[in-house]
Amino acid sequence: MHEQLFDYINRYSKQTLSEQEMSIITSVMEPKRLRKKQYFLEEGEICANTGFIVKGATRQYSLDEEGNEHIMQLAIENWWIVDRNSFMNQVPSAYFIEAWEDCELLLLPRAKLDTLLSIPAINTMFWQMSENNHIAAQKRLDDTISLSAIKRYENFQRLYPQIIQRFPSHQIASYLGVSRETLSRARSRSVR
Amino acid sequence: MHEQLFDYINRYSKQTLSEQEMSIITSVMEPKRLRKKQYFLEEGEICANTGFIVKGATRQYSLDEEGNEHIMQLAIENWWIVDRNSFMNQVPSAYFIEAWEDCELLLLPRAKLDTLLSIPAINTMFWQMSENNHIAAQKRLDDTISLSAIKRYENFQRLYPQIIQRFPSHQIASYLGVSRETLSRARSRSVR
DNA sequence: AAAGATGCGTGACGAAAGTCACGCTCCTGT
DNA sequence: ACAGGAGCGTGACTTTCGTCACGCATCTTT
Repeated sequence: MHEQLFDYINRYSKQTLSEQEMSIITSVMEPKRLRKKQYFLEEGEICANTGFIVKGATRQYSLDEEGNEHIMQLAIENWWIVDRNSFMNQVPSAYFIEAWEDCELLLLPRAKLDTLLSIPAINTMFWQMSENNHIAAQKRLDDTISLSAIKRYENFQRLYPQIIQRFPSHQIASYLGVSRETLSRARSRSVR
Repeated sequence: MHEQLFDYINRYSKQTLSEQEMSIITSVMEPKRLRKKQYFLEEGEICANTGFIVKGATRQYSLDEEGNEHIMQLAIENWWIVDRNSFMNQVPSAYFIEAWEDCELLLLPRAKLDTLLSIPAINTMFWQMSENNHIAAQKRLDDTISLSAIKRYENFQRLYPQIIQRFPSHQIASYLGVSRETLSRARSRSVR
């Protein structure tokens, strides 16, 4: 079960983990199962863990005053799930993270973060991840400000074809910041 | 001139810089002046430096196919300016960064990054900065997806009152992702 | 097997925002 | 000092998108 994570780390950091490092990781990151619709994190809680998705799919969303969901992240295998703000700064989260399919996760508890970051490959990986997430968030923001609903959908389709297969289209619509009806019409007016 | 940066680092990292560390920083980060409308970075270039704004104001924007600007960042004193993607991964930038007022900057050249990151306080600061930027980008995205133009403006006003003073309102409009006319009307319909 | 929930398309309508056009004021550079 | 440009408000019109409503198919639960 941890092999998948080791592969991920090696790929990301371009370093190779020693036996000893692997055993530290194994001892620190505990497996956890979630059934569909169970919560990894709920609004108001402090995010105690960062999760690595070994299998399954999750969604992260906020809830506004009118009770509308706004999807921040749709995640599948080999993605990390966390509310960084809540996790790093130990403040209550504004987000829900919910299993959308049955999930197998590996949990990194906040208290063990420093232990893991002392491993160079992990340190590099975290740095890279943070960087990449930030860049992706910036790109998504740029798209959201600049492009029409249809263009945003086409971009999304190009970037994350696997995600489209696994989530219903009204979730994609929320991720893109449009109503499900608008997305539905955009898709039919588009080539398909 | 470098004192302002030292203060910033001490505040951010909650550590104190040694004399030796300060002299390293001074030797690595060269001052640079920009006149209003000069570019710190242009689309297509590889972003060679990260800049710390000692004095002045800058704006970062992308240009779409129709030639419309989309403002990604409005920055003033004690902010950092960089296209992270271009700087970290040494790829051509999609953004312009332009001085909006005459500026005094301190430049961190990409080649010196590792030198600086070996200083613990700087390392912590960079980590924190990246984290905070990411969190802010996520919040901005959430707002852009969730809120009406007026609400977004009110939020922005609450978060960055100094910025509103220093940039013309059509730049704010672009930052918020609305037309200047819509922002103008929103402001007059709002309490003031 | 039946009943409810969920997903998704589509029409009708209205609200929100973009676009185009005009005019006024205040800088700024020559 | 004067001309040109930038910033900003505002009206008229158009486009985009959200909302409400309905219908249908599939999935889930009992």
